[in-house]
Amino acid sequence: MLWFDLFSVLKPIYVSLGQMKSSTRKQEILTVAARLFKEKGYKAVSMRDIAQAMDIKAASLYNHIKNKQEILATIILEVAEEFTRGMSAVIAEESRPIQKIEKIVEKHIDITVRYPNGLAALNNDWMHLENEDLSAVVKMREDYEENFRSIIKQGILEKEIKPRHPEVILFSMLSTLRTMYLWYRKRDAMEISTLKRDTLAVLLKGIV
Amino acid sequence: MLWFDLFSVLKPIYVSLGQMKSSTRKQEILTVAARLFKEKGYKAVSMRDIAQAMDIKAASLYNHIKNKQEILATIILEVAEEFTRGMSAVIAEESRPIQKIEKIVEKHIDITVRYPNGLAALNNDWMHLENEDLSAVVKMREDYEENFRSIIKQGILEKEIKPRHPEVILFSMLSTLRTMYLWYRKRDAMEISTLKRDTLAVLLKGIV
DNA sequence: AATTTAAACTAACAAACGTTAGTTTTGTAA
DNA sequence: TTACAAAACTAACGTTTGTTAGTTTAAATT
Repeated sequence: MLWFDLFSVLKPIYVSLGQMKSSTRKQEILTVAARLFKEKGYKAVSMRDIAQAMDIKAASLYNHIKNKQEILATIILEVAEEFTRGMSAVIAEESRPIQKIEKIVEKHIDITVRYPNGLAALNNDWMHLENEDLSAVVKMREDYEENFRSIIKQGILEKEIKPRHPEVILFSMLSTLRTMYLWYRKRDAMEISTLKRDTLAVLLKGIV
Repeated sequence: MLWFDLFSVLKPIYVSLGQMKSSTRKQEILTVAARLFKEKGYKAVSMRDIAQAMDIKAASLYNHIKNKQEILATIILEVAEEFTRGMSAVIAEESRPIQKIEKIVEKHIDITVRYPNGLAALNNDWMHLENEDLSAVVKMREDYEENFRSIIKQGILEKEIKPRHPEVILFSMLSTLRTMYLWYRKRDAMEISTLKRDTLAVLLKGIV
């Protein structure tokens, strides 16, 4: 072995230690699993189901992932952190409450379009996370809601928003946004711009 | 055996065939199961979990119910049929679209308060129903949405409702109503009358 | 007091589950 | 061509699952 072979020797070690390892195959597993989780829920999807959907055997999955729990945690944390980042950006900017709400709605719709299946897992299967992952996601959710709630209260205080019960406003908006992945492309597929415009109009200005 | 003993002979047979049998204990099982299903979902709740919550053994449950599937079907069908009846009443009455929508919202909130756990099962575990129960619930859901959609379209046609995409209106209202069981009694408990008034105001007239 | 019914129990089953160990195949680089 | 790593395989494991069979206890009716 000569000195200039050093890279050749170290590369496989580096690769096997880092995240580059089988990144494409692992991503495939996450994508397929997220789709199945959306249809039947985490507990109703077996490792054999995931494997069958990829035309391999269940044991082969373990060449790429640690266990089933890691699949769920990876899928959910990606989306949850995206929400947290989005809210941080909104909080940071200097603008009126209504404008902040508009930003939140748009960000929500962007995430819905990008990660519809991950969003389903976050909504429906977060309680099957374990330990730090569970507490982290619960905390992110609580913080997100608390930030949203504060913006609404501020809006009411500044008389930009009608004086309705803040919880009703908060969860009527959140419910609509959180479950949008279920219907936004059913029936006649909508333009994303139409979806954003009409959703904002309905949520802010009502329908009558 | 004398002729006037006929009732004494037939009663236990009648009772064992009919629904009267162990109706209180069975109802207990349904109530406990619905609560557990709401927390973790149907597939994550075992018969042993249900039994433990009632301080008995899993096998004892089968003195009262046929199998796990029957528990889910009973819980879900009760709520689904309540929705179907409610929608039939709304369709039947002669009133303006907006008034019909108000009736639907109020009926939804009534059901939320009466069956919060059954509503969770209908929302999240309907896909674990089997055969006729599955197809019946799916059909009831489709019919319900189609009726609601028609009312909205009629409202737009008669210029009582703003010309937004009907799917956005339909599902922003349905999402809010369907997931209300998750939050309506969190934090400061609200009066039902307040909940109805503010929800109607937010959904119909918006917040700005 | 005797009998019957309701509702619990113990014990066990077959099937499905997540996961591990060890082996073979496949593709790529030397 | 050889060498090696990636990624599949077979086989099996210990658990947990829903469910059944048969038995015992407690309460109500005769």
